Amino acid sequence: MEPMSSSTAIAVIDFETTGMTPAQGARATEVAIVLLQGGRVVDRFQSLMNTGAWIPPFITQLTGITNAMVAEAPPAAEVMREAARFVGSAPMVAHNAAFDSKFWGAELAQAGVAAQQPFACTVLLSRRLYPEAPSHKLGLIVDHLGLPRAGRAHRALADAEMAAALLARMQHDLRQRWHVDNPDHALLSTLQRCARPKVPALLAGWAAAAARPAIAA
DNA sequence: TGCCAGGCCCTCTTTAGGGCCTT
Repeated sequence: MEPMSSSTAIAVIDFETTGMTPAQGARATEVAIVLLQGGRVVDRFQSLMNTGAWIPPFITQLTGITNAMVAEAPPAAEVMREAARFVGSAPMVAHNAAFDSKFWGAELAQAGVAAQQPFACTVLLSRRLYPEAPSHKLGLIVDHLGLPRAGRAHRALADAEMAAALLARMQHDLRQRWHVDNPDHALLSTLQRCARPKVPALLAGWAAAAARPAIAA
């Protein structure tokens, strides 16, 4: 597999849903995707979606998304097919990817589309890179790092924007603090699976490999 | 209108338990 450069677009996704897991019948109510390239947001996708599923009151209280809002939204299958086209082959990132990747797969399956994108998780990365942070909840780690809040929390686009800002900050810090020249998705995926005590050695090795001059053909 | 997941991580650990994170 050819290594991805840091300028390769990464799709940062966030779902609002009716519950915690598709395995229990929860469905998505809203999806937002932010394309991050070279540390900058280059495109955005956002839509409410109508799955026909009932939204419990406490979810409406949390997200502000009502049953009336999704009743007027486009069908979920239509939204997900458009979302899949928007993402293309870009690798994906989410804050607690275990959650969003399940809904990504489940809603795409409902739309008859296969989910093939690899996911990386900003929660796992945040725990590796900022172990001093008191919390790794999205809003709190954003505050801890001094990043701007983006709109109403628990709406998909605002959360995706904040997760993208967090990812961009991680890429920046990997360059500045850990001297990793190419903090691409491959490194992020490796880093999130690396035990915390081994992170400094991993990053040192990665930086050394990146600094090694390419062999001329 | 309901009714409680799952993967990861830390520690008072590994023959386990409990907290975190997402809606």
